[in-house]
Amino acid sequence: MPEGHTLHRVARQHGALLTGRRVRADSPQGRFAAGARRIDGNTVGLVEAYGKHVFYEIGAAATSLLHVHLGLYGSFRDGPAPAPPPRGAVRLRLCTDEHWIELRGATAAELITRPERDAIVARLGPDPLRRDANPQAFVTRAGASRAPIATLLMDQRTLAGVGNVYRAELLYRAGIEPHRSGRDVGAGALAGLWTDAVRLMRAGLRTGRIVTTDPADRDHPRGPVRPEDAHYVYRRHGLPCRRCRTEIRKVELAGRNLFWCPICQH
DNA sequence: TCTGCATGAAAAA
DNA sequence: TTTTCCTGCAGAG
Repeated sequence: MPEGHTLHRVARQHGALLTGRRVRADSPQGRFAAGARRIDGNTVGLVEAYGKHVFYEIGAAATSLLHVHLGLYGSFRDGPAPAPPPRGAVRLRLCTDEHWIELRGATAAELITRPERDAIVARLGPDPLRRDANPQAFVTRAGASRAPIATLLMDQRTLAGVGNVYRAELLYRAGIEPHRSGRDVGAGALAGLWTDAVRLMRAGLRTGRIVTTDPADRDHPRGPVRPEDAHYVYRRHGLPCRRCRTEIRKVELAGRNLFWCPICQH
């Protein structure tokens, strides 16, 4: 589930596997053949996530970078060497003596320059998972907008790394009606959304899954969190709200499904 | 085995 | 606003 926490986990793991090592690269599917040839035989430098983007420094001078964005379908797989024969549409395969990594279905897999990397980052809002994030940039931008807060939370120029699951859950936890404008929500509540995003996404980074419910609100408060207990509203339309038992609603907003409780959020 | 739906975002219209 | 990328999963049969 590629929201920001997934990509930060990828960056952390791939950094551990690749940084300082020479890699062999190929593109069994063929769509990234030229890029793979340029990576092949080079040393990988730092691996970094920003929002839903991952950047890999390539070569000793690190003047070019591999840029990956998984989009909706993209996924990574990895395992200990030797790499298995590629099956299906493997866009890019990176191998060290110890490990292999496969990339499939990504929206973006490209070699870029450092200025191009900086331009991508410059388009993004602050990322709650980065230490260098500036929360005020989010509060200022969202607080000046007439767009619905639900749209702003998914807008990567406003906030980087939040996707459809986190946005629905953040708004429920804050008790905010999703169609209210950013301007109407106001600076205080926006700052609260940021703080909660940091908390939830750090937990996601740690555990690899999105769990937003407090134990008291779960059907099974003890033991491991069951998948059906992990969320308040996301994909729970038609089910009763965990707190007020009102039916959770769903509406399509800007092409994406939005879920909320009409009573708990106002 | 088949069908529909899903975490995202850029390009096209 | 619609289409595209074309994977993985859940549920139906």
